[in-house]
Amino acid sequence: MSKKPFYITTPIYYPSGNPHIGHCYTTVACDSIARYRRMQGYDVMFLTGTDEHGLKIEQKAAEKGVTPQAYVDEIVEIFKKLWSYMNIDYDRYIRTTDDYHVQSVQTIFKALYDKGYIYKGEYSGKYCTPCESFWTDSQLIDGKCPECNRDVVEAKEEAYFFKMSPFAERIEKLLLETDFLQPKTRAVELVNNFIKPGLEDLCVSRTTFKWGVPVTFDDKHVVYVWIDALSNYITALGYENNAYSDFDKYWPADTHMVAKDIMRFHAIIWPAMLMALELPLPKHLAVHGWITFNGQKMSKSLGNVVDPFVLGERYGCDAIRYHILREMALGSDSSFSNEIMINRINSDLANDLGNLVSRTVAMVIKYFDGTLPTDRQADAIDDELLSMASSLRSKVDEFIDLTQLSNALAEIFKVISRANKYIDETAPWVLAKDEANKARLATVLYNLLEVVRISTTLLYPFMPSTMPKVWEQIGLSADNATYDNAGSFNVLPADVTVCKGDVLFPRIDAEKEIEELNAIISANLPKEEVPAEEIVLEPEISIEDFAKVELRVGKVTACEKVKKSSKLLCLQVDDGMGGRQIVSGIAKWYKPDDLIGKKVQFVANLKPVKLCGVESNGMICAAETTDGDVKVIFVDDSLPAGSKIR
RNA sequence: CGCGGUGUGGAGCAGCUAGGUAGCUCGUCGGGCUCAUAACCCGAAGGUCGUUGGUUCAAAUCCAGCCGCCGCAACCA
Repeated sequence: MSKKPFYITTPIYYPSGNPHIGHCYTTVACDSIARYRRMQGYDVMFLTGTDEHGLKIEQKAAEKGVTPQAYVDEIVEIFKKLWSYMNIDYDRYIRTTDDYHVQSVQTIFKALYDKGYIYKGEYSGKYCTPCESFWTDSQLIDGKCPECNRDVVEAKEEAYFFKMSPFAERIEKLLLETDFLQPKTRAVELVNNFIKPGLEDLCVSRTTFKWGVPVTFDDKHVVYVWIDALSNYITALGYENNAYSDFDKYWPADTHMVAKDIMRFHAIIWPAMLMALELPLPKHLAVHGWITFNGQKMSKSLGNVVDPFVLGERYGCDAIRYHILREMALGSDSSFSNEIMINRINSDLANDLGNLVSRTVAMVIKYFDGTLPTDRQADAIDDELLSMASSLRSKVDEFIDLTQLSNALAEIFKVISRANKYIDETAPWVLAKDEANKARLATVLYNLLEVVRISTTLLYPFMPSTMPKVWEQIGLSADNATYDNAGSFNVLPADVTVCKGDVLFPRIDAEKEIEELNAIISANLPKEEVPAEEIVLEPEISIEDFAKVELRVGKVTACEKVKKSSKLLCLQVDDGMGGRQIVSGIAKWYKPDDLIGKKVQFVANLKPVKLCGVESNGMICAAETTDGDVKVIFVDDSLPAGSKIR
């Protein structure tokens, strides 16, 4: 009987910086599922890796004065070190710089071209000359290049495009009528935003940077992210290459797990690519939310705050794994804070699980010198606990099938909690007082050991470092910590011998820890907040250049929100010349009433444009703080409207 | 009128598809126990289920309107 295959993937991460807790989140979840499936007897392929091409890597490497390859090699090592630290047991690690992958991508690109799905066209967008890069409008920051903050110009370049429209209908059905997307709530959003307005063809090559997979039949071009990165899921199995040969065995994937920010690419572009290649589609796309820190979106600077290495060192990788998985509900964001984490570790792992093991083992030692006698005496009071333990495996199975790891864990901890209650109900210390109760006492302790065995066997995929330590304590050989045994009772020998071990999950002194963690945070922050080297001044200009910009004082006479927009305010400004209308993207920071009557600086000779259908004649001057807060530059009220500023 | 989600005791959430005593975890308070990692067990307090109206014998649950928050898209001169 051959084992059933199970293929699960994380995204391939972009090594433009060190891995953070968010990367852990996805990877730990996949690892737990992979381990659970292995335990169930599946032939598992668990793939992770890194997406190493692109302009940003090229630039980062240049900054450091190393080759892109050397740059990514170094960061990839850190990723791998973290995975080993978190006890991630992946089967394969793909790097998009691997030769076999590069070769496959070239073949795929050519195949799509030959089929007519890729055609040569013209890409137009905003171009930043010094950075040699194109940006979409949405990437621009205040209309400037997000990398160097300089002006951008309209430009065009030759590029290859991938035709998406032929697949629109099938993708819509895939999203709305199948259980491909988990959770499904996001399907409507995708269809309404991207498919109904008409799927746009996708730009799949670039000529503006070199660090990528060269297009074989047109050497000016390198393959742009999509085809290169997404195809990793099949090239890693040996699709169109000789490095591996298990494509037929594992494809289509059972689960691609991704965070919501890249859901769109996996839910629309990837299926389209596969359809074009006439390959089967993956069975599930599991989308999870972001980890937020104290309610805020995780950012680079906060990434250091919750450095997984630091946390792992302090609490052990299983505690971190548990906390992440327990808090993560598929679909929605989950918050991460030191308080929540410590609380969770203390109450679930230390108080409930760790202490249960500890007290059970201690009683076997205290009352029976560590080895149970074989006489038994059952009681009706045992029934509820035993039935809960017996049905636990099938409940966990159900949640694993739904990728609901948090619920799976909750189910296991219900049983652990019930076991603690069982100790109170049976009061072994009372039984121990009378020699006549020996058989009953042994039964109670045996039941407890068995419940611990079942629970920790099922917990093993989630906390693979600590559970074997429990098994040692309860006298379970690792050979017997199997999925099969997790479904039955009386696995431990009747005369089982336990042994006292170290505390599994030490209780954390919350107050002290939080203080120390905060100290680490503040030690890390200043370094992050003074990005001195990142301040790039604009190229020098002459006084004549400056004179071209006409700044004037204006008085805001009226102001209202622009309908259809959440960011725009429409201001009526007395400019000393009869008044004008200016639209400004400051609605997030100012209410209309905050501005009416105030005097502001504005650019008076800017070319008019329409924003959300509203004409704007000029630009209000405002300054942005490092936190992204925006403050309008108000002007002294004594200055008359229309005054020229120099 | 761009699209979607969400609003439940102090905190975080479940319940809503198939209406009928409002549930879980943490926290707080009181009690119990002593095997155990100052852990465990029991009990209590605490909720107009965002708001208004409708359907119904009966609404957290169905319908309509309104308000708040979040996200996507658009947009940031």
